[in-house]
Amino acid sequence: MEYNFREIEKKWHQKWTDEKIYQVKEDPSKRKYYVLNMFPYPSGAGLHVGHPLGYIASDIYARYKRLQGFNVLNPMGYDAYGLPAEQYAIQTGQHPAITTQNNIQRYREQLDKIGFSFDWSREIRTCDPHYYKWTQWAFQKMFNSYYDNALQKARPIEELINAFRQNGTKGVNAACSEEMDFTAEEWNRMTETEQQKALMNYRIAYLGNTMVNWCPQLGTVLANDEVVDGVSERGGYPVVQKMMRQWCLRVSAYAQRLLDGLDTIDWTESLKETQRNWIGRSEGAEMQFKVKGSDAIFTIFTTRADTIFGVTFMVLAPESELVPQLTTPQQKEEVEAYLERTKKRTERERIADRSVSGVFSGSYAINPLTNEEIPVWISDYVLAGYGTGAIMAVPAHDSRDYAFAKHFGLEIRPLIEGCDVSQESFDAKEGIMVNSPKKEFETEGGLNLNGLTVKEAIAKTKQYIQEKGLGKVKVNFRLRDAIFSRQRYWGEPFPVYYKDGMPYMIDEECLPIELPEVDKFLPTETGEPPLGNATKWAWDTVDKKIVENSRIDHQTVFPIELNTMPGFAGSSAYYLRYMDPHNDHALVSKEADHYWQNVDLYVGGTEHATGHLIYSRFWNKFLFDIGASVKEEPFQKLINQGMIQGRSNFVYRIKDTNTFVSLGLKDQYDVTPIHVDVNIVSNDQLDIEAFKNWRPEYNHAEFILEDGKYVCGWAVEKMSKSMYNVVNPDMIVEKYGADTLRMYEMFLGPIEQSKPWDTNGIDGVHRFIKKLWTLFYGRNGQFNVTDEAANKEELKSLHKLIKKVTADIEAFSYNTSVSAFMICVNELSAMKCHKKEILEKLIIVLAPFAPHICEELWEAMGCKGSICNAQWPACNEEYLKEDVVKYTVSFNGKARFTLDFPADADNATIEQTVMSHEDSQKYIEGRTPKKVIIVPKKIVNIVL
RNA sequence: GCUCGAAUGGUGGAAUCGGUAGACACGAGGGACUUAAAAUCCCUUGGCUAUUGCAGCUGUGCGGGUUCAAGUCCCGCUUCGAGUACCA
Repeated sequence: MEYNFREIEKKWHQKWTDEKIYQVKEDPSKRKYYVLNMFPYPSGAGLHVGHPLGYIASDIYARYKRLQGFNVLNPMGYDAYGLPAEQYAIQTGQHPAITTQNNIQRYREQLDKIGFSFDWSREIRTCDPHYYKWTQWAFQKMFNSYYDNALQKARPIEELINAFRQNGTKGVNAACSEEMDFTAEEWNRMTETEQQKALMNYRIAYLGNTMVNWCPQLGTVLANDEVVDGVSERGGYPVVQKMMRQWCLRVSAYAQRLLDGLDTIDWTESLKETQRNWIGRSEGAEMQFKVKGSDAIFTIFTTRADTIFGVTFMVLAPESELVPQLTTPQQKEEVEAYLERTKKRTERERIADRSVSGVFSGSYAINPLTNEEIPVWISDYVLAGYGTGAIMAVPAHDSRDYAFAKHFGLEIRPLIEGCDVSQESFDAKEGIMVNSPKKEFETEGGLNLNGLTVKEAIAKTKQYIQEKGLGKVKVNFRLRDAIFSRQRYWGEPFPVYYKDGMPYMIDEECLPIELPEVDKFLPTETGEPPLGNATKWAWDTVDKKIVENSRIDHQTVFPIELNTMPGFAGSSAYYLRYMDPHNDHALVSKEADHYWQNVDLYVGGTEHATGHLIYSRFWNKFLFDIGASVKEEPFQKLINQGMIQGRSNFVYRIKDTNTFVSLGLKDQYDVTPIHVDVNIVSNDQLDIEAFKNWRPEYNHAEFILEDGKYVCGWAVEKMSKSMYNVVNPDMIVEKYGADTLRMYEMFLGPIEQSKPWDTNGIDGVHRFIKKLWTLFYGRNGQFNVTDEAANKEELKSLHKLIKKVTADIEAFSYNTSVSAFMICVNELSAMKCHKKEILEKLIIVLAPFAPHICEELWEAMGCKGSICNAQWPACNEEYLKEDVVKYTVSFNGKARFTLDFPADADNATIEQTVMSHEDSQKYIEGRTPKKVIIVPKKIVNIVL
């Protein structure tokens, strides 16, 4: 029988489906293992050859774990809400649901060809109401919770209401947007709306006025991680800052736990570092400065409390609430002009133009330690969103303050012994303090830092200001709350209605609130989000449900929230849903959650480091707090697969002709490189006939060849249609089969590494597969597997393989295991080994990599059941033992010759034998060795 | 600017705790089989010198160091990649 991969793969896909081989159930008698891939957004372009890389890697691991007897959950689904489908809808009127459905079908067909062990009965789609019911549910839970800083966890908002009722804000330590202060009486006297407003300050999902990244072209706000270089990640449109009332998630409350949790999970150090930077914990001090002739208090945050004596000016962010208060009448005109100018600038312009700008407010702050009067400036180099939106400027020791001081001619006062600030500031946190304070400011019992190191000075200052009530030690985080509203159609609707301008949750029993139909997908004429087009929505769907629940006045019509949720909403807890995807009563049942716990192995790209991977950790921690998830961290181990880049090919056209010259000769002509479809190039050799047919204008092209071939040039670029370098997995499967594709993708290099797709070399892997087939069927196609007992050499070859592959899979070093298979098959071929005892185990360990051919051969050998249910063989070390061991003999570290010794030879014998060996005498030349080092089973080094 | 990572033949890449480089594969060259081609199989393949002889020298981005022994550890550079960027 010939190796016919098309038939074999088709046959097994059918069998696997018919026999539901990959469906899993909770089974307490077996240990669980949960493997997960980041689910794809089904784009219109379909899968390219880079997408399956991570899926193949995780599939190998899932199959391996299964062979080891684990109950493996390996699900797949679709992140189905997203911008491209909506943009497409706006352009063509095609409903995003239809586009998405079509794309999903295409993805599914492509995925099915590769032979994954996904349990498709657990498939989820984020746009499915049965799924997003639980996204809405989680949002409501967040709305009805606050974060208790003392307990370090989310608690029901009722507890906070009780506390307010009894004691007001006294004793409350909760994460909030701004500090509030009221008594129990004041609380109880508030109207409902006032109370709701106060609570909004504490809710984990809250409505807040925030500076948002507004993208006018897309008509929506964007999260920080959706803005790249000041333009939108999707589409590349300009982004401006705008104050808007938006739903937000109080992610910042979880900053410390998100940071601490990193130490408990098995992710790469670089990814953890990225998250640590994004969370941006910084310890410092918050200090209050009085303002001359005003009762305003100027609060700043600094990590350099030690430089308090070097403050020569203060700076406010232009958006700061203190700006109007501190602007004197004389400066008013100038300040307003400045504010107007900064407001107009887009994020991009701010990034591009780093020139110093600012304006004097006219006010003076008072240094609490020296009573010096310090001018207060306003400048956009201070950000409103970080710390207090105000800083004390120490130009001698901060480069940004330095640039500002130089530009406006402000004093620069060095505080560290021996530092030179004539050209640049001295930012390093090292050295001995001087001028702290200057002689004229020294007071009896006052703070004196002179002679201390920077570190000592920071500690001492913090202690001092705390004691004197001038400020407090504070930890700040860079991590901001997540903005959760999008002015879009194709997303989860909020289960929210409004009464007296305040939001209320639609009753949980009414969920899901389904996405209504609209006749157009653009914002309404009055500037409302696209859902504003769905007037029926408010009346029919939602209002009826509210009315039916009759908690509120039947006559009233309530406005409904018209925003939708952002992309990360649906992807933040999907791993929990896979555990129990059809449950209508809970996100996940207690039993399923308890059994599957969390994801043991998560595979996906690094591009989600500061988006999805932060949001879902936050989301899961919240669910953990409310008892909906048993594990605090969702993804125990994370592997980042590298990006597959495109490898473009070029042909070289001689200018103004229709003649193309081969790579090696192109320098003799004046040529234009032209991208050529990589699918008509093989090993950089152009298929000339295919090229002529590629496009009409090349029908009569002429070629200048070298050695009768046309050789193309190449370059590594992003894989994209416009560069004609997209390679589809279907094409590879069609030509070589899925098993070859799977193994070749793994053979390309380490899984974490980014690399260009290069089809050169796939023949080597295909040859291996055919060689394997030949072991079973011989050259003549006759099935030829015997029951003979294996000899020592054959067992050694097999067990070497088992050992290597087991270790490699555990270490995700798949490329080296592919090599190990090639070596083993070569060895067995050379030994003409056709013994069942050997081949049976060989295909079990190969099955995770090349499941189709292994199933086929398994069946051909008459083995029972699917190979997926076989047992992973153990390596028997006995077979690996060597009788003789080769030692390299070296002199002064230089290897000279090798000697064989029995495996159990002792060091004394070895030394003696080596020393008396005649070759050794040549190198020793009568000298007495100083030292002899024997490394077991490897080296004898003689130091002369 | 800051943080992290990387650098090994013509190419992709191996090399566990420091143990005496280049596994495996591609490509290239030579040979066998064949009327021929494809397919398959065998040999050579880091560089230099020698190949009538065993062999010798050199070699993991650059410069130092530690060690009996360094691709691997330490110090100082160079280049490339990724992330982040007025975060006080």
